[in-house]
Order: sequence, then C-alpha cells, then structure tokens
Amino acid sequence: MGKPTVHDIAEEAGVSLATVDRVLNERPGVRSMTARRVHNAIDKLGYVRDVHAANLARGRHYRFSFVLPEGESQFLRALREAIEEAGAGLRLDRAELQTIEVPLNDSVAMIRALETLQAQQIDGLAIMANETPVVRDMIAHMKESGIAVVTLVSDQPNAERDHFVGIDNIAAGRTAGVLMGRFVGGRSGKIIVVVNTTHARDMVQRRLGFDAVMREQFPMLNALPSLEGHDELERTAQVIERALGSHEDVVGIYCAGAGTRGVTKIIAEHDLADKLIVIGHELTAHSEQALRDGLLDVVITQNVGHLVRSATRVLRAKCDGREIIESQERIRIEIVLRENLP
Amino acid sequence: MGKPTVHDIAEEAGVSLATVDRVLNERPGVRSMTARRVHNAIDKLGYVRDVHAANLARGRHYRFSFVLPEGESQFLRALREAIEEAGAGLRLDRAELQTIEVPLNDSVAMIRALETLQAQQIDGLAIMANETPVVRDMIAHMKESGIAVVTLVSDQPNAERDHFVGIDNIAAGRTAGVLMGRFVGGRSGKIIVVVNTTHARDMVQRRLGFDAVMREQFPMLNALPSLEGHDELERTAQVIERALGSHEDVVGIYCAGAGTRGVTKIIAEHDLADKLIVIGHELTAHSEQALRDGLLDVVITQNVGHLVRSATRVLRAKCDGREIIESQERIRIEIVLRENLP
DNA sequence: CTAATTCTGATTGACGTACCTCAGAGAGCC
DNA sequence: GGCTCTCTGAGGTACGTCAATCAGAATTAG
Repeated sequence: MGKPTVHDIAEEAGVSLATVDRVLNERPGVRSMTARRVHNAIDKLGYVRDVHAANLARGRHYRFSFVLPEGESQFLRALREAIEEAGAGLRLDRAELQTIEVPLNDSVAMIRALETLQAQQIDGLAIMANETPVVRDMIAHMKESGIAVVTLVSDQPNAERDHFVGIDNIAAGRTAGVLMGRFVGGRSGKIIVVVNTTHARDMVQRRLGFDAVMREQFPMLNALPSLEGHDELERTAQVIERALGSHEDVVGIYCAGAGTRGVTKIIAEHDLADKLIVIGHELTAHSEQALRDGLLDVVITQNVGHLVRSATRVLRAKCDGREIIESQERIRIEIVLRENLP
Repeated sequence: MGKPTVHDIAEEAGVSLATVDRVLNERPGVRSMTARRVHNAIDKLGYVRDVHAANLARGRHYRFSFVLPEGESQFLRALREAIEEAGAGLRLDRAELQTIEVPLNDSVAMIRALETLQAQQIDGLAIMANETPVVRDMIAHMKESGIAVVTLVSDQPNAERDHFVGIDNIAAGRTAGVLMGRFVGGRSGKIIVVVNTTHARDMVQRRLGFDAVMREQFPMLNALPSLEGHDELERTAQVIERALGSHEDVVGIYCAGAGTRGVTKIIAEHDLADKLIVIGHELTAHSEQALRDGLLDVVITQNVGHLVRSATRVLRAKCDGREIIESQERIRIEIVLRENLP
C-alpha cells in the first residue's frame, strides 16, 4: 500500500494507462466524460505524480538563467557565488544555472542578452535590473515564449513577472530606522543617508521606510537628503566626509545601498566608531569584518543563498505548472549584529 | 553530451555495467585493480550518481522520526506544524516524517519510544530532549543499529549524534544582551530574567551569553537571578509580578525561554510597554501579535521551517553516506522587530 | 594440469513516468 | 453499407539505476 501510481488510477477509473497518460499530460484525444472519470480517480486515490520519475522519463532538464547587473560590488559577488554554489548542488536535480551580466543602464546590451536567452530556449529567467520600459517589454516577450520569469532583489511590479524574489524594501528601511533611533539612545541630531543612486527602486523604497519611522517615532532625529555614492568607494567616502564637515551634530549614518566600504573607511580614518551609529545593508565578507571591528553597528540583509534557492524553486514550480508555497518563498529581512553573525 | 551515466563509466573503464554497479554499491566480487580503473573513469568523466533514479530503482523511501517533548508551548506547536508541512512536501521526495511526543523528564517513556522506533527500523531520528544519560545511551544504541541521529534545538554534545540542528544559544543570549543594552539607551537599572527551567542546556547557555555581554558592555545594568516559569502562564506571570514589586528600578525583562505569554500578560496589565524593554525568544503566533502590539520589543528566534528542513536534509545525507554542506545547515539567529516581521 | 575458486560479462526485470505507434471500437455522415 | 472521424486500448521503448542470475573467463591451489 505505497503511494498510488498511474496504474492504480487506470484501474480505478476503468480506463487504460494510455488514457491516464493523455489526461495527465493534457494531450488531446480524450472525451471530457472520460477525463472527468480519470480526475475523480486521481482525487479519490490522492495520486501525486512522481516528478523525479517523470523527469527521468522525459529526459528533461531545466535551464535557468540569472541576469545580473555588471559590477564588482560585494553583494553582487556574493550573489554570483551563491548562484554558482546552488548550481553545483542542483546538477543532481536536473537543473542548470547560468549567469549573464549586463552593464547597468545599457538597454541595447540588455535587449541583446535577453534575446539570446530567448533564442537559447531557456526554461526560466531570474532578472535583477532597474525598472525600465525596455526590461518590462522584454519580460512580456519572454513570458510569451513560455519562459518563466522572476524578478530578483529589485522588483518590477508593472512587468508580467511570475513572482518577485526579494525582501520588502520599505520594511527594510523601516527596520533600519527603528534600529537607528533605538541605538542612538535618546540623543537628538542628524543622520547621514547614503545610497548608490536615487534612481533604483529598492533604494527609493528603503529611504521611504526609513523616513517614515523617523517621522513617526524619532522626531528628534533629522535624516539629511540622500547622498549618492554611485557604487564607487572613493566617491562615497568623499561625499560622507564632506557631509560630516558641514554638519556638527551627526549621530548616525545609514547606508541604504552598496557603498559600505566607503562608509567604513571614513569611520575608521576619523575614529568615529564610538560616536556614530552606523547601519548598512547586505552581509558580505567586508561588512562582516566591519561588524567584527565595530565599524558597523547593524547590517540589514537578505540571505543570498535563500534568494537563489527560492528563485530556482519558483522557476521550477512555474515550469511544472505547480503552485508555490508562499510562506516558504518569503525572503526575510535579517538583522545582523556582531553577536549573531552566522 | 549530457551528464555521464553508468554506461559511460563502463565504456571508459573498459568493464561491464555489472562491474560498475558492483563498485558503485560496494558489492563484493571486484578485484581492487578493476575497482581502481572504475574509480578513475568516474573521476575523469565527473560522474555523479542520479540519486532519484537510484531511489526509484531500489524503491527506497526514507522514514524519519522527530521526537519532541510533550507540551503545548507555542514553539512546540509551531515546530510540529513545520514538521507536518515539510512532511507533506517531502512525500514527493520519497521521505516520510513522523512525530513522537514524549513527556519531559520521563525516562521510561523515552526509552520505550526510542525502542519502538528502533524496532520499526526507521532510517533517521531527530530528537529534542533534555540532556540525560538515558538519552545519550539510547542515541548510541540507535546509531549502532544504523539509524542516523541529529539533535534538535537543544544539543547533546556528549552523545554520538551525527549533527546538531539548532542555533548557538550562547550567541543568542549575547544577541539578546546587546539589544537589551542598546535599547534601554544608557539608563541604569535592573533586568528581570525569566527561564522555564534552569535545568535545560539551552536556557543555561542563553543566560551565560546574556550575562557575559552585560558584564562586558553594560555594567550599569544588573541582570537579576533567573526566575523559573516552568512553562506555565500563570506561574510565569506571578514570579514576574513579584519581582517587579520587590525591585524599583527594573528597566527590562529578558524571557530566555518559553513563557512569553506570562510576560506579555503582566506588561499589558500594568501598562509597562513604554517603560520596559522586553525581549523574548521564538517567533510564534502569539509573540508576533505581541510585537505588533508593542508588548514585546524584540524576539530572538530560529526559523522552525529551516530547523525541520535542515534536519531532514542532514538525515538524508547521512543515510546516503553523503557529506553535508555545512554553510547551508547553519541555523541563523534571527532578530525580529515589529518592522521586519515576516 | 586439473579442479576449485574468484572475478567478470551479459542479460533481464524492476521502479514510475513519458511518449509513440498501431489497431480497433464506436459514432456520424452520405 | 461503406466511409470518415474521433476516441480508446494495448503494447512497446526509454530514462538511469539497482538487483539478481547465469555463464564463462581468469586466477589460484593442489
């Protein structure tokens, strides 16, 4: 009395194996009456198709591509590593991961990359990109040709993606705000906010959440206008240094995007670790060390391993026409202090 | 040119399929010379055995049992639910999960339960229990009869378990300590510490970590001796109420174990939400609501879903004689505020 | 050098599913 | 009645592996 198989279904429904197969795989040539009989049998016996045996039989293997922005930020590096690692593990599971890098804000390159993937007949796409009409249209194209699409890290709510894999960035900003307010401990003063660019959706949302909390819960704190670091260490360090020079009563720095290295550089150089509360995003080798050294007080992060695994799980489910388990795919906003470093 | 199969290995090594099979499954009847040739071929082609096909062929299915303490704490309830949920998903993966509940501190019941499982020839055991000689010996027994064993939530470092699935409770205590210190914001005063029992290993460790941080970083705070709530709402509430009565300058409550409901009851009744910093453990339906209501400031938690999935992954790997990926099995200490609730 | 023993090859049938072909049943049309 | 048509059944092959058998080859012992 193991799990029911197609044979059991055939017997229960009083039809042949071939017919059950036709129903299961939605092949033509079955009267709706007969199909209903088969479905009833499936429900009655609680049959679930053995996905592994099925994949074995059809010699299927999934090809998923990750499209990421080009760049050497620590986060991207960690993400690429996670993709590689997950890919190694997934080879056993008949799935193959591939990473494509596209220069930020280069529409032509993006179109070319996605068209190539489409031509390659990949099965699924996980894309991390800024929200532009070009990307939105390409996603629609991909979907039309039967490719499952998820957006990664930064959502594209107006595109017809199947799912978004990433954190709620407004909540992430709120979390940063609360921790900032609590950690400064009742003092009043100014907060420097650094982003890599004010054009990215995730940055905007984090800022939004941060400001909301400041307004609601910590009116004695004044979050200054966003400084742009453009993903460059020196530039980030410079803008912060200038801001520190022109404001006397800075009590904290919130680094909402990449650029943590620029922040920690200034903190270390000016020996500000004990004076300022510094909150950054994304746990990487560097930010981990900065936490240990006390240059950063808090890191808000999303687990890149979870991101990648969730993306592949979702893509796979979509390919198989299965439903996903929402609760399992929700990416948590993790708070990391020196004390709970993994 | 897909992945190499046993056929490719046979050809490469110049032996028959049967011989390859004998080598792969370590069956007798192969000269070491021949076996070496096969191994070389495996290395050369980078062959990895298709676990799903293998399981399909041998009709294997894994039977794992979770042994948990009896009780109606919110955490246990969540854990049981997670096991059930994971079990449903794993049916597709030829694994079957079963939960057994054993009264806390009842050696006879524990022995009986484990002996039954042993007789049932289960493949793996995940056990959450207090550290006693009885449990230690039974674990050794189970291991001898070829059952994989992991300890869950609370470790048994002296038992011959294959692995521990859970958080580092010292670090968890430290994390609670730092957040307590930071959140009270420079004030000095006393901290009430509540545990369910001072006999459980995880409680002891959390207290240890908490005290260490208090001593090192927040000397102006005085953590009072542990109060025992014994997992009972009323009793927990009572001891806290009494403590609040006999100390004037309490600034925070750290609830290191189950019993959050007792704490929040007192907080709500005495309207202390704004006066005290309250930190608890384990995110459950109740503690989640308490966070939303502001009755709790922080919850330190471990994701029960991760716990269960990690346990099954590890058990499975051990059954197959595979190595586990350490980094993937490390359970994170999660910090949850109202702002980053999942 | 033969006999006993150990190793190896060839072959077959599972496991649960997909996919294909071929034949036949039944219905509807002229 | 003969003709399409659509639906269904029967059966086979394949996927990658395990497990078992049997026969024959190679090795070792006597």
